[in-house]
Amino acid sequence: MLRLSKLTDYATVILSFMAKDDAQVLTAMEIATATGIALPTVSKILKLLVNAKVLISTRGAKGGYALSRAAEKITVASVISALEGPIALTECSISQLGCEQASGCGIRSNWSLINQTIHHALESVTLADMIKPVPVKDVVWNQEVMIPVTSLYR
Amino acid sequence: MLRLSKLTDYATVILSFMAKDDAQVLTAMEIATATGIALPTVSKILKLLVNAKVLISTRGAKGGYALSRAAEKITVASVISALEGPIALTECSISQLGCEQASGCGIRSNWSLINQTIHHALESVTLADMIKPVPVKDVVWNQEVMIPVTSLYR
DNA sequence: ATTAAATAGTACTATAATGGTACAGAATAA
DNA sequence: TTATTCTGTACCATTATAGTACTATTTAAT
Repeated sequence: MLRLSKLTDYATVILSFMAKDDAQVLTAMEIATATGIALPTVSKILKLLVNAKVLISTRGAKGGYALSRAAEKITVASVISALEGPIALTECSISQLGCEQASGCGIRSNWSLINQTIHHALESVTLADMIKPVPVKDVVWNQEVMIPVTSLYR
Repeated sequence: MLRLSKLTDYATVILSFMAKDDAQVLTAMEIATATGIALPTVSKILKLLVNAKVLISTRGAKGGYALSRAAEKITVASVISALEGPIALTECSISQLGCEQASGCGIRSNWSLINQTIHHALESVTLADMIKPVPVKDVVWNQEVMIPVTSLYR
């Protein structure tokens, strides 16, 4: 099912809660109770998001976590890669070492094409998009939005 | 890493071998030796591809497997869903039962949007594309290819 | 200074998923 | 009838995931 890990799913829930909340700084505890996710799990996720520079942390009393930048500038791609590492569908998209068929494969480069396409799709969606109500039958639905595929290969 | 299972990876290797081969019908044994994948594993994959109507099987002596249609008509999406079930990044994209936050979530529909985008990307690549040498600096690279996003919502 | 409130880091464990294997059954051609 | 080849089910070992626990470190407030 082309799965995303549960933690990544949680991360989006946490981040959208943080983006919607007025408070600038939230503690792991506050986030845990608000989202219903167990505290240790929340901490784990927050830490990863800090490492990926999606969040900024402040230690000590009155400390907590805050978005490192505007929700419009946090892409879904960055969240996913923070939790799961580089976005790639197949092993050989990351490193082709250990692939017996390496040179004779020929599929490899095509996979990387697909990868880039998907990566682009994920880059184009931000946290701000996630929290805004979906324009199900409004804007997007009846509008011809075009994506330049060339932009994938900058 | 937004991972695709190893079996799915094998499936693409198997299918591209079959598409490239001249023989109309290949036995599981032949495919196994040609690709270097263990026979039982190959059988398992072939069976799933038959169920998904990507391949056609013939039983008995002189039996074997063959593509059910031209390589141009076999999409990567169909291969992935054959091996991994419906293409969806999050659980709730498949069924929202068991999601505590269900109605209050608001993220759900946005995920489904992303899902559809990715699904579309995978629909647009066929087995024929996979086996043809990548036009790295030729066609695609310098061409403005546009994808109508509306087509995602038919 | 001392204490309380937080995050940071490491390590561990149980559960689930995946990959791979084995075996008995069914269909077909020779 | 026999050899060949797919079909289906069930099983096991390995790995990955999710979740937990514990200790160290940093900072604000008293």
